[in-house]
Amino acid sequence: MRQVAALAGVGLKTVSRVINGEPNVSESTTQKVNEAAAQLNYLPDLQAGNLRRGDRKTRTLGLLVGSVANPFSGAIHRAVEDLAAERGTAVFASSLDDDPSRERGIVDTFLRRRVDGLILTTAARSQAYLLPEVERGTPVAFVDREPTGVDADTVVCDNAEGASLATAHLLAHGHRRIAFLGDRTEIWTERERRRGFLEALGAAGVPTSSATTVENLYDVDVAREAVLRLLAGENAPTAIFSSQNLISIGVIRALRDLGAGNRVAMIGFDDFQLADLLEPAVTVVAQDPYRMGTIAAERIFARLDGDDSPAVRHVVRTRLIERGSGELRAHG
Amino acid sequence: MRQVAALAGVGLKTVSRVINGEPNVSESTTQKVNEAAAQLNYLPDLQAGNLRRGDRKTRTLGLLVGSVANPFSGAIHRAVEDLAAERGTAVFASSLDDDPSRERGIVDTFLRRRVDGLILTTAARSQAYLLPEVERGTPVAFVDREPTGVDADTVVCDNAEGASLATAHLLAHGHRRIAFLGDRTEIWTERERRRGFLEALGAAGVPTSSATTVENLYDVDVAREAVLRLLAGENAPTAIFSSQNLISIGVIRALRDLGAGNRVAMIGFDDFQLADLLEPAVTVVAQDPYRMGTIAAERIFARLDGDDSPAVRHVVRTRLIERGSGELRAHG
DNA sequence: CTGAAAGCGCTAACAG
DNA sequence: CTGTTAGCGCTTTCAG
Repeated sequence: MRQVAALAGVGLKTVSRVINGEPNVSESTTQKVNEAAAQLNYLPDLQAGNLRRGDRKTRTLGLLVGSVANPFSGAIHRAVEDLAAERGTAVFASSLDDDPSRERGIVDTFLRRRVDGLILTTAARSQAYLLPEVERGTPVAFVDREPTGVDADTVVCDNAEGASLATAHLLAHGHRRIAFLGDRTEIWTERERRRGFLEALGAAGVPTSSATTVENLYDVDVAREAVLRLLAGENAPTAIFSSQNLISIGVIRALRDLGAGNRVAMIGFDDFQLADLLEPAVTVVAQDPYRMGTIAAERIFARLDGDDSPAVRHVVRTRLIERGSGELRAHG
Repeated sequence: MRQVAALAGVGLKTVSRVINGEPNVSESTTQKVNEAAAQLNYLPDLQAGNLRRGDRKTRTLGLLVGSVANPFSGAIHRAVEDLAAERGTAVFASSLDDDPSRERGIVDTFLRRRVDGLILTTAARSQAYLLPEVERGTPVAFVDREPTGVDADTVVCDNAEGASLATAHLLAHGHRRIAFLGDRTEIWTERERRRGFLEALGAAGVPTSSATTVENLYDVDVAREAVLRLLAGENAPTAIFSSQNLISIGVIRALRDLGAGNRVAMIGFDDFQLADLLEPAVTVVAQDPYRMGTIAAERIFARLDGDDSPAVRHVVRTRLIERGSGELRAHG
């Protein structure tokens, strides 16, 4: 900046004014400064400026998702980025990997860089560690999972309702022995979906004893093996409800291995690419992660713009997409 | 920081020393400072520190990928993040959307925040705008696509070779009328893959006139319609080579629409989830995006650690995965 | 082992 | 319309 000022033959502050588009600079001076800046390839140091600037905004957001390699997270990320880009805000993105012990460290990484806001998918038992930061006025929005120990804007889908609906759908097709295949039990969405599953059974008067729930299926292979075991046992289920994407794929692989795809019904929570082209096509409870990301980002920017109304809990509705696998009737 | 110093009853510099783990601080003082910091929930401002620090490192990287919503990009991102996390480095991630006009602006967004390094997938005709920054010593690595107008570390896959191999594979199964379905022609990988396709035909002595190339298929639907048109025409191809993921899916949908999946052979560039469970299973030229991201990040960190050897061009080999769709023999 | 003074690149407040 | 001075939160340098 000093070099620019020297080259243009003006004072430091004048350069600052031109760069920030402040008024009260003559046309010719502006010209000179811009030329000098271009010649020196000058790019202002945003952080240094924000050190002294009144609003103290870094125009930076911290985003924590399940894994940036996962399409569900990718859609959330993309939504946040799209809104952020409009406001000249850059996004730090990190992966949680459902590891509670990583959460705090990643958030600190963001905070040390003085992000303007935080959009978080969490796994730790409590998010109370955020209280001081929230107190300080940093907006925080939780996405996909509800927080514990801190009150802030939250965007989730109707996990229990979606799971109930799917379960009721299977019941309506004559199934009574239905298996629930769940993710790690520490994950809030898993517990919600399991709750919805059990509630639907209860509402239909189906004894819980006829339902099998297998949990902590943390990847495709573990899920696949669980299904193989389940279907080889006594009283094998005639339908499967899978609580998540990767588990659904494990289920599909297992059914394919057994040639049971057209005999055992299945519905998966979360839509995925090509689900409609499989044989049978896969019935799913579809979420809308892009929308969830959009709402979360909107909340953050609204807070940054001064909205100080009480924390909002936003529920995005899921949608049952019937494609075939969930409409197979119970047999035997 | 001042508050911490006051609360602990020590000088500013002592706090600084404790926080940075510098030597020459007594045990008891360290204790006091840490307590005060914890009590005040103090987190040092990384950017402010880096303003004066000798190495001037922000421990921040800028990553530009095709789209953070795309699994290919997600894998690159994840690889970069994994390496960056080990070094306490945060990653800004942005989506290019193959829009040359966005490229420069996003890079400036990164540069204004003084990132330590840049990992870029580019679309603009030239990356010469980066020369001053490279001159200044900021390490830049290009991933997936080669740059123009600037010399820097580059990680690409063997696009032409992979495409040649796939084409030769189709030729070996008796196909002569093969269609190439390509992405936007501004994209370097598209041109390379097309080149590989044509070279394989040439090497086999197949007249180029018997090959159809359709380009600028920028999404699933456009690709699907192109295939429908192609197969309805005279001299319809008996095999299809698709240059990219989304196009492959468009092809599959079109073949499904026509019930031609087991008659028209196809190979796609890029592997994708569930390709092996479709009917027929899809033969692909698989890339390894996670590995590409890893290598790019390694280059950046090596440069940051002082490696000033000439720019390296790293080629990651692709792999033909035979699953069925590419092994259908030519008919009629 | 500890602290005071100077300065990183920039902007706020005020003076010309 | 323009320049000067102070100071953001921190680290460096150098003197206790």
